[in-house]
This record gives sequence, structure tokens and C-alpha cells, in this order.
Amino acid sequence: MATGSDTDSATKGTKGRKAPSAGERSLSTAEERREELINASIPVFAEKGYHAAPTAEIAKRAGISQAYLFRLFPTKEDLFVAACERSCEVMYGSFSAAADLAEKEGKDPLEVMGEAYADLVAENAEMLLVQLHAQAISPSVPAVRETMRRCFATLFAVASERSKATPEELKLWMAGGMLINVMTAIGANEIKEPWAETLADFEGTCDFTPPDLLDNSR
Amino acid sequence: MATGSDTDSATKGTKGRKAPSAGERSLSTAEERREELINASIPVFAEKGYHAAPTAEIAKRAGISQAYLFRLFPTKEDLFVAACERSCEVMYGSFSAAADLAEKEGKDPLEVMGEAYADLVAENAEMLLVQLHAQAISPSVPAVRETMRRCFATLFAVASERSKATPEELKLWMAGGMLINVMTAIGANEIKEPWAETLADFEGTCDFTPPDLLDNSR
DNA sequence: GATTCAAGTGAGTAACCAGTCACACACAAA
DNA sequence: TTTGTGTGTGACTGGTTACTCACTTGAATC
Repeated sequence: MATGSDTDSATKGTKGRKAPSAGERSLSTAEERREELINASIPVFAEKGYHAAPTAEIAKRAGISQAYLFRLFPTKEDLFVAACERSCEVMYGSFSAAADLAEKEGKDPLEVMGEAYADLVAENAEMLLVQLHAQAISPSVPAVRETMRRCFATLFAVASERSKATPEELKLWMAGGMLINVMTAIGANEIKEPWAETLADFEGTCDFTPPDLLDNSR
Repeated sequence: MATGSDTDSATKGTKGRKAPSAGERSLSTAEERREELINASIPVFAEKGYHAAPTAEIAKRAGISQAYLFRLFPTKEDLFVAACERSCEVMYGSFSAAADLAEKEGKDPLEVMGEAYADLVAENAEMLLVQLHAQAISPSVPAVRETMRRCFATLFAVASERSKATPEELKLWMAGGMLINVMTAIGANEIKEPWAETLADFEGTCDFTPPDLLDNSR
């Protein structure tokens, strides 16, 4: 209930139904509710994982009843898959924006995308945690596995198209991203020991490009 | 359903739980049982994760009652932590053995350890899946987070001592390991697409050493 | 007003699960 | 044989959870 107060007056399109006329409309469309539900579910899935996240808590955060949640998403799995897809889309968006920036400033796209990812994770760990949980349950939940496969396929495609990197460079770049994920999950940045400071230093983690490409950047 | 009917003798009313068979001791020590329990728990935790893994199933696999499980491990969390530690120890062992081999054959230790890890994961994905689940719940289960931190600290120390790699090389090596984990979890090796074939090719993933060190190997 | 349909909910239920408890048995030493 | 201690269990329980159902409310159309 903490959340949901700020989003109740979305009403961006409201084509067919509207007529708030000085009063706010009390009903949303199912599509709007689904959107709110996805947003509300991400913190809960991030914190507790798929199995331990109660649908009742998600519904409460979205400001709707649990019963209505199950009308909008017939199963909890459906909702989790939607949350996964959302977190993937956020990542694509972040990468695309970074690539635009790199293109405009003549920097190495892969490097800027890596920095963008480190920033995204630092300020919005929820997306990453949803992904980690999704990866972990991938072997036992086919729908989630398919979603994660598509996620990596798209991620790879975006990174490949927007940079001129070789497959091997892309692989190293991806590997760096995976390391960021894990180190963030265990909070390595809070640890003042050499191993943690080495592994949790994200400044150069995604900077796997040969030195000769890094003349004007940074 | 079929409560323990598969294990040696029926558990029901039969007094002797097992035929003594000529002076053999029929009771195990608590320490032995704990060991069996850890081994039995790993596949279950690997497949279902921490929250969805029922203690009853673990007990059944170990051939003991659920009640006794809770005498040996007061909470499910304790058991999960023990399973995590076990999977870490398996990894250390694999790395140490690989380093011995590399030392004897004059190869690059980091490279051989990477290959050993790829082999370990390929033939024993359970260890890796336990780790993946542990990473995912690290933010919300402090005991697990501590365990994972120690795991990475030890891993880093072993890799550092047994190889002459710089911190930066160790970081790249670790990142490669994280990529192996994720690609294995989503079964990327089954996918016949360029992105998957690139990211799931583990032969060279951990081979981040400069070319001048790779003269006699492979 | 009457009708229709979508949005939305309170009050469940059946299943499951971590953890408990009283009790039984195995073994060894006295 | 007794007694002490550790191994081991069946039968719960209290709490939680995904999902359901009968029902109400809101708004557009006839």
C-alpha cells in the first residue's frame, strides 16, 4: 500500500472509457492493472524469490485484491514470467540508450553499455535479483527458462548490433555482467578485503576491449 | 504414499530397522547421518531451490524420518548452509587437483582450473545449481550470504595462490566461471543459435591468459 | 430504466510444510 | 539385568499459500 498511491491516476490513454470529469475514475483497464501488478511484483520477487513471494503481498502492493490478481494472471508463474520479461526490457532499454550515447560521443559502445549496466544494477538491484532468481529456477520451470533464453538472445543481439565487437569480445563482456550480478547479490562492495575489492570493482569490469581502442574515451 | 517402502526394510512396525547381518552395526552415528543428509539434500535444493525444497523429501532420500532430520539440523536453513558449504568444498577440491595437475605438466594453472570447472559443471550440475540458488537468496538470508562470501574469498585465495595471475586476470577468470554457471542453468548448450554457441562454448571461456603463455598447452 | 459486460472483492478451501513431541529401539558398560 | 545415552520414528500442529467462487460495483449501450 506504500506503493500504488502514485500510480493510480495513470489514465494516459483511456480511450473508450473515461468520464472522470473532475473526479478520478475508480476503475482501471485490465491492461493498466496488469502493468501495475508487474511493477508491484518485481520488488517482492526480487526480495523473496519465486517460490517464497506471496501473491497476497504482491496484490496488496498493487492495491488490488488477491482474487483479482488471479484473474489478470491465471497463475503465479504467469506473473513471474511477465516480471522477468519486464526486467529484461529494462535492460535492453538501458543498453540502447547507452549505445546511443556512445555513438554520439564517439566512445566504445560496449564500454559505455557496461557502465550503464553497472549503474543500473547499483541503483536498481531489483531487476538483477529477479534475473538471478529466474536463472536459478530455469532448470525446473520451463516457461522461465524460455524467457531467460530469449532474454540472452536479445541481449546478445542488441550488444552485437550496437557495437562492432567480435563474438569473443561479447562473451567477455557478458561474463563481466554476470560477475557484477553475483557480486552485487552477495554485497561484495561492503567487504573491505582484497578479493572483494578486486571482484566488486565494476569500473573496469566490462572494459575488456583492447587498449588500442581506448584512446579518446574516458 | 509408499512411505519408505523402498529402503531396506519396511519402517512400519518392524522392530529391527535392518537385519544386523552378522554383527554389523545397524545404527549410524549422527555425523554419518548428517553427511548422508547433506548429500541427499543437494539434488533437492538444486532442483527446487531453498524455499521449494521440502524437508520431507530430503529426509526420504536420505532414508531417515523428517523428525530426525530436524534433530540433526535444527532448521532447514542450517541444512541449506551445510549443503552450500559442501558444494563450495567440492569446487575447492576440483581446483586444487587441477592446480596440482597443471604444476606437474607445466601448464597454466588458471587455464587448467577453468577446464576443471567446466568439466565439474558439465557432469555435476547440482553443485552449481545450489550455488546459484544460494546467490539468489543471499540478500534475504544472512547466513547464506555469509557462506557465499566465504566461498568466494576461499575460491579467490586458492586461485590466487595456485596461479601466478594478477588480480585483473583472476577477475576475468571468475567472470568466465559466472558465465558458465548461467549458461548451464538455462541450458544454452542445447540451443543451436550463434549467440548460444558463442556464450556456451566453455573451451576457451576461462582461457583469459595472454597468448604468449599458451605455447605448449592444447 | 433495463441490459450487458468488465472491473473488482470478501471469504473461503484444500494442500502443503517446517518444526514439535512423546515414545521406541540399539548398544554398551556396569 | 539394569541403566544410560544416543539413534530413530509416527503422528501430529499451527501457520502459510495458491487458487476459487459467489457476489457486488461501475459504466457504457439500447
